[in-house]
Amino acid sequence: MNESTKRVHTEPVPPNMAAKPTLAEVAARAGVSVPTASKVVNGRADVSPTTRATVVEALEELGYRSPLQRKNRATQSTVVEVHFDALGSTYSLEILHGIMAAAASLGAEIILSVAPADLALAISPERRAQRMADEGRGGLIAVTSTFDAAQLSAFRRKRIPVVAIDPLNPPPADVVSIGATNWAGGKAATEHLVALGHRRIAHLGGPEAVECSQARLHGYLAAMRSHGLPVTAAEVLMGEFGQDWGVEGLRRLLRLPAPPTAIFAGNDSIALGVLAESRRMGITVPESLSVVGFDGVPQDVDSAPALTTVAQPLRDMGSAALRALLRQFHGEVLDSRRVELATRLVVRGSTAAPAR
Amino acid sequence: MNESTKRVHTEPVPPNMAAKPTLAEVAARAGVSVPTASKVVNGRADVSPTTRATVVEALEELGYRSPLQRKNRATQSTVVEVHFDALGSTYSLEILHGIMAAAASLGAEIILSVAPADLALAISPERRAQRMADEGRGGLIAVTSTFDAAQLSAFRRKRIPVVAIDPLNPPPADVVSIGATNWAGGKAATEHLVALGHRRIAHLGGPEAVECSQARLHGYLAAMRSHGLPVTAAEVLMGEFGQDWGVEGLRRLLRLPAPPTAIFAGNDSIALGVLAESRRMGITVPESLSVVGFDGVPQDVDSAPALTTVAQPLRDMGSAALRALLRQFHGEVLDSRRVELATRLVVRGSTAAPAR
DNA sequence: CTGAAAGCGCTTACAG
DNA sequence: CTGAAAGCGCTTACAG
Repeated sequence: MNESTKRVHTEPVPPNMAAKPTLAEVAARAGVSVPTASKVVNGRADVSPTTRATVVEALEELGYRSPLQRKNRATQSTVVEVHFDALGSTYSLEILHGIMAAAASLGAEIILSVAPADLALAISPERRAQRMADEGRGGLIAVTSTFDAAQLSAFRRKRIPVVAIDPLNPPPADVVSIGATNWAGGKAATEHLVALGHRRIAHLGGPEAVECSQARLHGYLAAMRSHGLPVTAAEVLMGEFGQDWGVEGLRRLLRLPAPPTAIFAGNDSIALGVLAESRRMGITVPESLSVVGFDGVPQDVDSAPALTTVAQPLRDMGSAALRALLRQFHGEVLDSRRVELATRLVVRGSTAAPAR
Repeated sequence: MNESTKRVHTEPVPPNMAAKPTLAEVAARAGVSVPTASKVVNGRADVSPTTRATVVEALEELGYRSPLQRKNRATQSTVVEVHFDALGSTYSLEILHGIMAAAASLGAEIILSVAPADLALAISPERRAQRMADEGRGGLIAVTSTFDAAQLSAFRRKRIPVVAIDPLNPPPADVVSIGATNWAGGKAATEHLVALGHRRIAHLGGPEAVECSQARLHGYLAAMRSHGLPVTAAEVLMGEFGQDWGVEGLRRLLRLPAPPTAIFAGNDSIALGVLAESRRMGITVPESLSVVGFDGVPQDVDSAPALTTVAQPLRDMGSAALRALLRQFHGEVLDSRRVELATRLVVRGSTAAPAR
């Protein structure tokens, strides 16, 4: 009698889906003993594959969390990982700014990880997802990264929310992504040049394979077409997001029989490269050549002349990403899997009417 | 008999200082029961102040960690918090780069926090230190922040290592700080201008109260004195680390009866402001005016002309800070509480011999 | 490979 | 306010 009262708590426990499933509940559901379930949770070797699979299933169905995970989740502030492929540009810094601002007001903490995607995410997405689950992370924000299906499904299985900011390739339909209105922005930039009187407008784009490049290019093409302006193949050059490509592209465009009077660059770096090379070649901007960039990074203001650009709301994009992530983390349903924030044409000194 | 074997584990436990002190050991040392010690650890109200104090003392002497803390520390990768007062400049970004690079190779994770020091650290250093201890943080790197004694002692009590990068005020002797050879750098910049033939060299410094500003100023003064060059009060202007101050300072210097032929600026932002304002005023650099900056941020290369500067090894400073922090975390003894990495004069287009 | 038994380290309810 | 007792949720050692 004394013996049995002592063990009340080891008798089969009714499944309690409500708050926090215990190992005992998982074991009951899987039809194994608590020690066996414990071994599976702790990744011990001495469990048959069949048993392990059954237990893993029960674990996932009940959404089991170890006491450590439970307590971490209860005690710790939400920790969100933010992944950059590289942190070189002020573009990244602006996004990070937005994320940090939202984090401060929402009480989240930000773990920064910086590495080429193939090192950080691709090598073993399973293990990264597992680690994040173990440590109770609130989710992952990936900035301008390349995704593959294996990575994403690993996160999905561990129920770790993922939000992509300006992903390089279109993410699967069930990943939330935040971007800007690249197509509309490209169109607005081109319309601006057309309105100034330009007819021969070239596009010096970013990488052809990257989605936002394509959208900007097609915005440009749409504007040109709607005004009945011809675009030859030589006037559209796709390359890289960098100053060197701006330098190189400008040289190529100037070799054309009828060089353009205006250039819409795929981003600000390209545009700043065009500006620098123009200065070296003695081409005055905006008198002899108008230049429009894309992004709206801080150094646009310091260039000579200051750069007309299509500004992305980079900080807002960062903030929006964090908010979307935390909503998912708290189990809310999002209105939309894809959010595009509006771009805004900022006219500065690098554009003017073409010379007569 | 049965009863007593069942309770073997509740009998007084011999103190085991070695690995992981248990609550039972803490209770024994404090001369209270385990439940009472538990209440103190969990911050319950129903403990007398006297008892609480005794238990807290035992807790700290034994270095007690809750099971959560123990497991976090064992399981989680080391998480280091990095605090910036602001993340606006590429200066910060370069340091962050260095920290991230070291973190990647040492397997640490970086939690970024960005807030003015008075909000993030000053308001309740106790609570921040407590939170960091609870969550098993490896330590704190504070970048160009202001410290006060209360903040630091809170961290010390919780045994949380702190490393300061380029602290604005001299930290207490027992805080590790990483900086650059500001005095030697200021001297080298000035020597360079003297070697080019300049005699009237002005200094447009950063905030007078900030330590690195003072060191750069005194490096400048030392170089001037060693060459027997006079320095008038009007030729040394201390202000802010920003472009606006460069603009303002240049205007003031040009109003002097005998304006300087060269300016040593307290940092690159000031120097870039001088360059921008020179352009607007039609003063050609380096023909009519030589300019030297300090820091070595990436945009120095893009200015027109490219800026001669004293480069700080910002990335190395970041890496060194993280390594020093992790060494402390692992209980190693550091060679030195203050590390100064060498600066390097980088000569570009903004300096030349004075006009004849 | 599995699980009954014992144990661990802590917390909770409650009698005093 | 304190602590003996009971309990919790898990892990460990080990018999089968």
